[in-house]
Amino acid sequence: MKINFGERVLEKDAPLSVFEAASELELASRATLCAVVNGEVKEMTYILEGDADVRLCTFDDEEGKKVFRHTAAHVLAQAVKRLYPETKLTIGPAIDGGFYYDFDSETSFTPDILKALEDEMKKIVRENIKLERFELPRDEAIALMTEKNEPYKVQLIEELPADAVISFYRQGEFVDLCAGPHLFSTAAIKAFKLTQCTGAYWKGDQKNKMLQRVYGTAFPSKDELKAHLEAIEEAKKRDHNKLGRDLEYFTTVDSIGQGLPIMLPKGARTIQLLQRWVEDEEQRRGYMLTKTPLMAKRDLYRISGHWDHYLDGMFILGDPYDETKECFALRPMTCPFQYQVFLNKKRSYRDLPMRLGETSTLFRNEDSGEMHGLIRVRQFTISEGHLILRPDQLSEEFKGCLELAKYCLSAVGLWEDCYFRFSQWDPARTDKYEGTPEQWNEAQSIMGELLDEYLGKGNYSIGIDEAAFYGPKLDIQMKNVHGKEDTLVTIQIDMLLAKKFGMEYTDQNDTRVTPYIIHRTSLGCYERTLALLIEKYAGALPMWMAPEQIRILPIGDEQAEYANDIANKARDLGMRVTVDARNEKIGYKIRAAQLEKIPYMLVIGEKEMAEGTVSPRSRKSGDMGAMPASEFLAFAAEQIRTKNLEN
RNA sequence: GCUGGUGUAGCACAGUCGGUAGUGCAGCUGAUUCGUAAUCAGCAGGUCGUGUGUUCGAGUCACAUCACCAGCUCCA
Repeated sequence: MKINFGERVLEKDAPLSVFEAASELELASRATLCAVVNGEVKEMTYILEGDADVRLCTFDDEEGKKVFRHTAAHVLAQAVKRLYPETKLTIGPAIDGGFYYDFDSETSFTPDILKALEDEMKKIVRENIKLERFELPRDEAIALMTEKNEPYKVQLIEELPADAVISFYRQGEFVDLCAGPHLFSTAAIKAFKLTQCTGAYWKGDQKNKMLQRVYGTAFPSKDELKAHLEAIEEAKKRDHNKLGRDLEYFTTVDSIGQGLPIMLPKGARTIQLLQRWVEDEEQRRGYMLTKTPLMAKRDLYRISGHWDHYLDGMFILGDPYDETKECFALRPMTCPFQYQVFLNKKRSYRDLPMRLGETSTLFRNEDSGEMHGLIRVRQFTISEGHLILRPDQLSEEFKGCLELAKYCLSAVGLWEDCYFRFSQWDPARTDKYEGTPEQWNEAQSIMGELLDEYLGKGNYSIGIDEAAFYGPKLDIQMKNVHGKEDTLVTIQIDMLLAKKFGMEYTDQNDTRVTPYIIHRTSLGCYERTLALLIEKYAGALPMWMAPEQIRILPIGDEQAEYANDIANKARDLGMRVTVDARNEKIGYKIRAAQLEKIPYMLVIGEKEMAEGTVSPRSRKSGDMGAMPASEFLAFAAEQIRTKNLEN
């Protein structure tokens, strides 16, 4: 048989392990953790019995990281079983940045217990325990897990397909049902940390028992672990929920309620300028502006399907179950309102495409544990829009929506951090969705084709059960500083609601046709976008979006008037400028402006006043030297006009 | 909503064994008029998240509740 290691090939007659094969060619080292054999990740002890393509993996490979951290999860589980033998095991995968293991235990794992578990894990690592794989027939596997009193494992085995290989890993006294693969020995887990313990539902279902999830991370060396933990601490310093409050973008007040932030002057200004910019851009792209009510009677939501599918998510004014009285609900989406614009009169094919845009405030009654700073709130404002289309316009208009989103996200600098998710329905959960399987298949296949064409095959992931109740979505996703993913922009194809609302147009042949609808945002929800901007720029928003762009710092009282003159000139150019005329030393004022992350400070003293100059100081690069006031203003205007993200 | 953690002045924090609340920054007042990241002095600011209980006495102990943080579930 031929064992192909890429550049090197080993020819052998008898079966041998990956490790033995790699060793013969001197390819294996201490850093080698696992191998990809004919496309499947295997451990180094895997026996090669025929021709094989083998790629060895270290911790630098995704596969290596996973195997390493998954083994760390088993070390954790072994430690838990040693200290709390009555604990029931469930699952423990490697994840981005680490691993977790879910346990069912009467004892709740407090931070002190996590410490004790870490100590026990250190012992297990020092004991250098081998991990040995073995397979059992189904009934024996169930018997073993029943004997060990592991009901969750029994359940997992019972759910496996009849022909599945059922594998276990033994490390010393500890045995776990696991597909593997794993490291050779526990000794390699040199550096690890248990980071937190939280709740998590068994199988991710709210109806199931809540288990205890212990999160941890692991590295081959202490230095790498330390660097990782420090990087996380650094990222948290950018957390908009802290920084946004410190820099006075927003605040919250107990008596107003959860998920209802107060936008302070800085936050309100930035959101306002983003909204104006988006509205103008949409106007340029042929959108018509609408302004629709923030609430409606339940009748409207009955037509749209919100009453059936979204009642829990709405703020209801009145008793939803009392049919004898009027009942209103604050709007959670703009769709059914904006459709009324189309429905206002009989429509012709000549009216299409009809592009409707609105800066729309929405209300969603999120569960109390869901809120997060400005990213997840109960009232938010979104660059909402609906395009009503003939079928032949769908492709072109979808492309237009994507281009608009790309333009908007690029201008604020977030596009490079975004990735795409094609959000589909779950055919197994038809109760959550409107429409028939045929309708969903049609909408999803159309969308799939458009995504392949405009994004490229493989440039998006697929999210099952992530669709809206009325149709599939392209979600443009981004992660916050905690690594948590959220949707920034969404473009959705809807072939159902138009029918429900009786929307029709008359085509060339004088027949009535139901239009397609695209639901889309161009910059998403302003609160969330602002949050991600604060995190991306660590509070130092690029000049064109900064709530305060220039601060003038007169050195003494004598320059106050000159400072105000310059401020007024800048204001005439539409710039956001203030004067810090406090009786303080220049270093003090600079420090204050620097900490508030003002893009440019203009230092003005006797010399500047005499010569008609200013001495700008950039928050990024410091003192720029004296220049004529007009020159700086021209420079600043250019930075703003071009939306330069470097300033 | 669920699990765990945290709530002391605008912010960052101290407060021992239960004995009645402190520091720095910010704020205000005064002095200082100063050239690229903190001038000096004084003043003011707190029902210790809220409520109930235990106690002679609660920031400190117990219970409840609210808010915040992380995770789960759910979503833009």
